[in-house]
Amino acid sequence: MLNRAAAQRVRTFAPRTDVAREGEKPKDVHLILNGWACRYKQLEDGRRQIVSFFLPGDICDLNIFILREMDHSIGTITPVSIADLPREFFDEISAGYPRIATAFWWETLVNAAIQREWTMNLGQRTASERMAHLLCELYFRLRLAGLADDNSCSFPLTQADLAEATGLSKVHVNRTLQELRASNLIVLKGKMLVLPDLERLMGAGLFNANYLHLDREGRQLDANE
Amino acid sequence: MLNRAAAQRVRTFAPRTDVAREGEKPKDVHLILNGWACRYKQLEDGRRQIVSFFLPGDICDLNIFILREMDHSIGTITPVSIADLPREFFDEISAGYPRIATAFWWETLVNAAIQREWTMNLGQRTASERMAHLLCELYFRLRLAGLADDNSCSFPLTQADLAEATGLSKVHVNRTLQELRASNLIVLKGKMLVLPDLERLMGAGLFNANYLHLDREGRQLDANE
DNA sequence: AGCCCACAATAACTTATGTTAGCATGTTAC
DNA sequence: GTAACATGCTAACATAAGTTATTGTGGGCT
Repeated sequence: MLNRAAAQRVRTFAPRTDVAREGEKPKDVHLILNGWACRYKQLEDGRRQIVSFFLPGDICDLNIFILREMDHSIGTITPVSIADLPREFFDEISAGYPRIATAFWWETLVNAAIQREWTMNLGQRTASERMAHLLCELYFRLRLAGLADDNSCSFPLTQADLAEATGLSKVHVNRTLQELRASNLIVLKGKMLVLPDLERLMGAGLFNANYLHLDREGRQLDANE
Repeated sequence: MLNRAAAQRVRTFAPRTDVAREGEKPKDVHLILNGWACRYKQLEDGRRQIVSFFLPGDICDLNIFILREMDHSIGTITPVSIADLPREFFDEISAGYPRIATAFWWETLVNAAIQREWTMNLGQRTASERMAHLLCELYFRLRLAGLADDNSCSFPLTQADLAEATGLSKVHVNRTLQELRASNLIVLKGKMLVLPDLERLMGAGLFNANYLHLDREGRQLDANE
C-alpha cells in the first residue's frame, strides 16, 4: 500500500540541501525512503535548532497540508530519496482503510512523544546526559528500521549537527563526546557509531525507551530483535 | 457536537493534583473546560519538566488511546474541570464527520508545532528570551480562547512552575522576571500578568506567532480580535 | 490576633557551558 | 600531488546560569 503510493513520485536530494522551507505552503507529505534528514527552525539572528531527525521509513508531518504554511524547514543530512504523498492519498485512506488510518495516528502520536522527550532532554539533562540520550534514541530508532547491527550503526551526523540538535556549542559537544569515549560508552569515528555497552549508555542518559512506544502490535515483530 | 459529547462525563480536580500518570493505560481523551493544567515528565532522580500547558478549550492528546501507556503525566495548576471523551466518540466522528475530523488533525498538528517551538526555545534562546517567549505564547493562546483582555490576563503560574517549564532554576526565573520588569516589558503581580508593550516583548523573545497557526479558516473569527 | 506556609526576593559563591582562536586531520577535486 | 575546504580537536578565558542559604511578604486558618 505504502509502497504503491510511494512509487508515484520519488525525488532525490543532495546532502545538506533543503527539502522544504519555513513559510512555504505545505503540499505533499514526505516519506523518507533513504538517508537521514532533519527538521530545523531558525531565529532571525541565525541561531538554528534541529528539532527532530528523520530516518528511513519516517513520515514527515502527516496531514501537514491542513496548515497554511510551514513553521519549520526540512533539510537533508546525507543524500536522501523521498516519496511525495499527495493529499488525496490520505483522504482515500481515512475513508476506506481504518487500520492504516490508525497506523498513521500511531506514527503521529509517537512523533509527538519524541518531541516531548526532546523538550525534557534540553530542559533537564546535562550536556553528557543529553548526548547519551540522543545517541540512544537514534540507535533504537535505527534498529527498529533494521539499520543497526547488534551494537553499532552508521552515523552521518557531524559534531556541528549534534550541537544544533542538543542546543550545545560545537566545542562543548566535542568535550562531551570525549567524555563519553573516555568512559568507554561510545566509539565514534568515521561516520560509524559503536555502543559497547548500551545498558550503561542508557543509564548515563537516563534513557527510558517508553516514549518510543516500541510495543505497538505488529511493530515488535518487524524489529530485528 | 463537542458540547454534547462533553456533557457525557465531567470531572473536577483540585489544584496541584494529577489527572493522569505516566505508565497508566490511556483511556479517554481529556477536554479542558476550565482552569490551567500541564503535561510534565519526570526523571528518576526527581527532575521535572513541564512540556506543555493546557488552557481552557484545549484537548489533551487526541487519540492517545492508540498508545499502550502514557509516557508523561498530566497535572493541574489551578482547579480544573475536564470532560472525558471516550474512544467511541472519535470513531464516530472520523467515520461520519470529516470536517470535524479535519479540525482534530488541525489541533494535533498545532500542538506538535508548539512542542517544536518549545524545543527551539529551550535549545537556543537565552533565559530572558525564553521567558519572554513563553509569556507571549500563553498570552496569545489565552486571547484566542477569549480569556485575555487587551493587554493583560490572569496568570496562575508560580515562579517554580515557570522554572519547570523553561528549564531554568527558580532563582534564575526570579532574576529573569526582575529583568523583564525593569525593562517595563511585564507587570506580574498577584496572579495577574500585564503586558504594557506586547510588540517589544515579542521582540525580546524573538517571538513569531506563525507556529500557532492562528490563520486557520474559521478560527480567526472566533478569536476576540 | 497570631501562626503557618507557600511564594517571592536577594546575596554570595560555584560551576557548567559558551567564546574565540589556532592547529591538526581527513576528504574531495582537479 | 597538492590546494582547498570541512571537520575534529584543544586551550585559555569569559559568562550565563545553578546552588545554597537567608529574609521578606502575603494570604489563609484556628
